[in-house]
Amino acid sequence: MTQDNQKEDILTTDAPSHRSQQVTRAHNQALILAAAEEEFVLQSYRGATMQGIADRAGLPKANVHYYFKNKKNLYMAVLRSIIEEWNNGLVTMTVDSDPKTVIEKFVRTKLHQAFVNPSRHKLFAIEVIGGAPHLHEFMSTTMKDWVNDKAQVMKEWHKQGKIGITDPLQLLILIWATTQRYAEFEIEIVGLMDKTAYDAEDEARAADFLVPFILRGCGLE
Amino acid sequence: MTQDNQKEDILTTDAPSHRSQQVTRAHNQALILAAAEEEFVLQSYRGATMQGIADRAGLPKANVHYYFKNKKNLYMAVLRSIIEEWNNGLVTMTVDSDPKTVIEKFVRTKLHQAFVNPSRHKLFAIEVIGGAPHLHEFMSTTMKDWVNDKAQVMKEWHKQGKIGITDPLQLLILIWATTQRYAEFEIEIVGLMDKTAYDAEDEARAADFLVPFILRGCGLE
DNA sequence: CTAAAACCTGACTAATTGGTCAACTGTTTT
DNA sequence: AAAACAGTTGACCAATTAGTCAGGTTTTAG
Repeated sequence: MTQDNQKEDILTTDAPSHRSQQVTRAHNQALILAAAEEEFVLQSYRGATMQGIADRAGLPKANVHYYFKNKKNLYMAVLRSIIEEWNNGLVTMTVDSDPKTVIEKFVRTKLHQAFVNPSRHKLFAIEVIGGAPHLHEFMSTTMKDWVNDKAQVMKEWHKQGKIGITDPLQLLILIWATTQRYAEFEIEIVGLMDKTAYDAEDEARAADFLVPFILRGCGLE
Repeated sequence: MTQDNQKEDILTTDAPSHRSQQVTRAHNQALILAAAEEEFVLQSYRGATMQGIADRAGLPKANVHYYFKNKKNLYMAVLRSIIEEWNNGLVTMTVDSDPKTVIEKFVRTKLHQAFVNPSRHKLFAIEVIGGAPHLHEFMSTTMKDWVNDKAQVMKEWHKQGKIGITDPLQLLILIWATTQRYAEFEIEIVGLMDKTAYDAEDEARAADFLVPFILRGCGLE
C-alpha cells in the first residue's frame, strides 16, 4: 500500500477538486435531495437524521447544513421537487377530448410514475396520512383548481352521455388510489407475489388489469 | 379557593381511588393504547414521544412505562390490536358463493371499517410504506395464506365463467386500495370536498360509487 | 497576483427524550 | 391486622441529535 497518495485518491474519487462552483453546487444539492428523499421515506420526518442523510450523500453533516439551513428546510425542498414533478405529466383533458383515450392515458401515466419513482409517492403519502401539515397550501390551491377543472369536464361528458360517471371526484380518487398503490404498498405487493422487487413485466401486468377494469367501470367498453 | 381538598378533587376526577386492580389495569391499558394509536399516526414511530402519549392518556410518563416496558413494546401492542381487527370482519368466500354478493359485501365491509376507524388504517399504511419492519411475519403468514385462499376461489370462479377477472391478486389490491384510501387520505379527500371532516352521507356516497364500479369492472353487471 | 467570495468540515453545544428507580399509596390475600 | 402485591410518580440519567461556528481550503473576479 502506498500511503502517500491515499488521501489524494479518496479526494479525487469523491469530490473532484477542479469543478466550477455552479456545478459543485448543483451536484451536491441534487445528491443531498436524493439522499434526503430516501431517508425521509424510510424513517419519516422525525426519524430521519441529518447525519443519516449526510452519510447517504457521502458528505459531512455540516455540509448538508451549509446547503439547506435546517431539517425542515430540507424536507420542504424535497416536497417541492415532488410537487414540481406532479405538475408536469398532467394529462390535458377538455370537453372535446375522447374520454376513453384521456382516461387510459391518465391511468397509464400515473401508473408509470408510480413504478418509476416509488419513493416520491411514498413520501407524499406519508405526509398526507400524517395530516399534510406541510402541504395545506398546495392542496387548497394548485390541486383543488386542477380537480375542479377536470370535474367540470367530466360532468359535461356525462351530460353528453359520453361517460357513465356522475361523481368525478370519486373517479379521480379511485384512479389515484389504484395507481399510486403500487408505489406506496410496494413491499406488501411484492411480498404477496413471492418476490423481493418488481420485475420488468409488473407495470405492464398492472396496466393490463387496471385500464380495462377502469374503462369498464366508467361504462366505456 | 379551598386549598385543602383540591388535591382530592383532582384525584377523584381523574382516577377513582376505589377501583379493583383488574378494572384499573384494563382501563389504563386501553387508555394508553388509544393515546398511542393517535400519537403514532400523527407523529410516526420516531416522532411520537412517550411523554406525548402519556399526556394524551392523562397519565404520568412513568405510568406508561409501567404498563408497556418500552416504546417498541407499546407500538407492537398497537399493531397487534389492529391485526386482530383485521382478522375479524373477514368475509367468507367459497367456490359456491355468489361472486356478486361476496364482492359487494367485501367492499362494503372494508369501506365501513375505513370510515369507522381511519386511524388504524393510517397507522397500518405508514408501517407498510416505511417497509413494514414490524409486520413481516404477519404479511408472510396470515395475510399470504388468506390471499392465496381467496385467489384460489376466484380462479375457480373464472374457470366457471362466473367472473371476468383472470388475476385475483390485482383485484384484491384494487379493492384494498380504493376502500382504504378514504381512511388514509382523509385529509386530502375532505379538503377537496370543501369540508373539514366526513359527514354522515360520505360513506354511502363512496359505497354507491364504488360497488357498481367494481362489479362492472369484474364484468358482473 | 490578490482580495473577496464560496465552499468545506471537525469539534462543540443545547435540547430533547427513552428509560430507570426508589419511595410512596392503595388493594388483596391470608 | 399485617404481609404481600399492584399501581403511581417525581426526579434523575445517558444517549441521541439538530444546529453552530471558527478556521480552513478552493474558486472566482478584478
